[in-house]
Amino acid sequence: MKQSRESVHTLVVARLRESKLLYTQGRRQLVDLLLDFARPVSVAEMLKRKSRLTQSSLYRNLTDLEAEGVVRRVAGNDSVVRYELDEELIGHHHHLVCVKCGYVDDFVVSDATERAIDAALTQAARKSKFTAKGHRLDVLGLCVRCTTAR
Amino acid sequence: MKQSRESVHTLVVARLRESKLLYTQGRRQLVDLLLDFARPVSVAEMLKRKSRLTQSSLYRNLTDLEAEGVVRRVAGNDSVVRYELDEELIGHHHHLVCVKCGYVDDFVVSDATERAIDAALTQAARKSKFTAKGHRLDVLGLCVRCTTAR
DNA sequence: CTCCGTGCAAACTTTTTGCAACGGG
DNA sequence: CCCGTTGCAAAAAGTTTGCACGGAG
Repeated sequence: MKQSRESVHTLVVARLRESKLLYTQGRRQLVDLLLDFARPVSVAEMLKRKSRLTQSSLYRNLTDLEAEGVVRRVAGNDSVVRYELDEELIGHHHHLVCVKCGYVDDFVVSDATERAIDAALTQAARKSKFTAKGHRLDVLGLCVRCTTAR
Repeated sequence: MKQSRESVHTLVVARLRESKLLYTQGRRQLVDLLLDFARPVSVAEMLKRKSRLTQSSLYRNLTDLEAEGVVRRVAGNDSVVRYELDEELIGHHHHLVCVKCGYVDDFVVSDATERAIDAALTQAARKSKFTAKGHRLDVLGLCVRCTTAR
């Protein structure tokens, strides 16, 4: 479910406390940064906009926060790693992935569609002896800029 | 639609001819390799099993063949890049992605489900001014080995 | 005060590129 | 033969790590 900025921080504090991780200035600003972008962002983009954390600390924090389920990796179509806040913080959603420039944005589908997808996938996973944890449903295509720019 | 090994090569030849790319021994063996694996494989895996092409040529060929629509990149949950043959060669399908070890395997869903997904996604893309080219529906979970190995 | 977190620089890993030799048509 | 392709080695890009200092509780 989607949360307000305040409650996101509160939830993050709670999760970090469980693993005796500190909610430092750097980590708080990283969460704020992801809230501001409101779409999956690459490490390069974060570094460009941030001063608070150095590159190495940023990588370390992304790794740590991912392990705590605060942030998660988003699969694009290129080899650029992007991150977003966990779905429990910003709500379940899907991605529009530009195959030309790599830009990724969010979108949601109806509950009915979600249920149909879930049913189909759970069954498919069972056949393959996979333990399904969730799914990923993305649209691949061209973003507005790449569509326009021929 | 799924093709026989022979017709895959024939189709590849046709595609390469259009762009004056040669179907060299190395490229042919690369296609054979992907057919053999029958699942998305990483560059490292290809290098381990192949002698025909050096690392740099392998990268160059993957890039070139991707541009020709012969191979395509598969998004895992880690930062490892994996490749598979284009869907016109091996048929439309989806992926089971192990979030623990990165292993990726294929699966298919019913036509009815496919149609429902397509309809929902096309509509969503339109709202965001995205030009939808296709979709990606994957199951994230644990593969058999990782499920067993606790 | 005690640790965890951070900055800095170096080490690694992965991917890309320049150039001369090679091979396909 | 001609031009795209390959190998080798070096360079570039992206990510991780060791260590000493700084900051949170």
